[in-house]
Amino acid sequence: MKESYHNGVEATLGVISGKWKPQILCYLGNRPQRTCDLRQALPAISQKMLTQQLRELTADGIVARHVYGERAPFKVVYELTALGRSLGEILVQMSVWGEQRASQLPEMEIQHDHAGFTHILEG
Amino acid sequence: MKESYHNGVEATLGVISGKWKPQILCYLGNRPQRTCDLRQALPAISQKMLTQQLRELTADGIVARHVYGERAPFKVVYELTALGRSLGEILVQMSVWGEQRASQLPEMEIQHDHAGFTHILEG
DNA sequence: AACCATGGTTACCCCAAAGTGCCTACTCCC
DNA sequence: GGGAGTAGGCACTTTGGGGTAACCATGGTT
Repeated sequence: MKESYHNGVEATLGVISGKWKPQILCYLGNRPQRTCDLRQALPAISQKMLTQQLRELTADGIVARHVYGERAPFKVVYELTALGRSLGEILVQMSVWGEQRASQLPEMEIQHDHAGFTHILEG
Repeated sequence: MKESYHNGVEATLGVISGKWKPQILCYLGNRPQRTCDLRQALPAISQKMLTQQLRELTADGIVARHVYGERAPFKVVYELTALGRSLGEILVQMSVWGEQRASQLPEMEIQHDHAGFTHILEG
C-alpha cells in the first residue's frame, strides 16, 4: 500500500483502482461471496489475480476474509467491511456517471455481463 | 481511449485515473489555467507528462484547450468543460472519503501542498 | 549572436502491474 | 489409486504507463 498522496482523491483511487477491483466490489456489494463464486462470476480472471486483488482489498480494510472449517477443503467467504460499504455511494455515483457518458459515446460500450452498481441504490 | 468496460465505475476510472490527473483536475477546478501556471503548481511534473495528461483529458471531453495568439509564443489556457464540472461532486466525495481514511491510518499521509477539492463545495 | 520564455514533440528507457503456467495441500467419492 | 473440488503459492514473462533528455519553432531581450 502506497502511503503518500497529494490529495484524498488519489488515496481513494489507490483503493478502488485495479483491473478487477470494481467488478469484485460490485459482486461483494450484492452479498458475501465464496472464492469459487467469484471465479464463476468473473470467468476471465485467473486464480492468482483474484487472490491478489482480494488480498489488497483486505489489506486496505475494504473486504474481510472469513475461513470456515478446520481442515481442507476450506470454505472462504469474502464480504464488504463497514469501510467497504461506506464506499458504496461513491461507487454508485461513479457508475451512474460512467454509464451516462458511455450512452453518449457510440464508440464506447459497457458489457453489462452482470448487475452493475445501481442495485445498491435499492438496498 | 479504451472503449470497452464492464461497468460504469471502470469507465469513470478510465477518465480520472492517471498519475497527475487528480491534481490537474483539482487546479482546473479553481479556474482556467495556463500551461505555465500548471507547471508552477505541479513542480514535479515534466513537460511531456503535463501535455500527455492534458491531451487525454481533452480527448475524454473533460477539459477544453484554448489557444490565444497566431504565432509563438502562444498563450494556451485549459479549463473544465461542462462534462468536467459534472465530475466535481464525485471528486469531492472521493476526496472526503480519502481524507477521512488517511486521518485514521497513522502511516498514511496526504501532502496538502495545495487546496484539495473541498473548495469546490463552497464555490 | 546568445539566451530565455512559451508550448510543445520525439526517441528512448525503466519498472511495476498484469498475465501465464505450474506447483502444493487437503478431503471426499467412485 | 485416481480424479474433482477448494484455496492459494511461486517463478517467470509481458506490457504499457511513466520518466528523461533532446529537439523544434517563434519572438523578445540583452
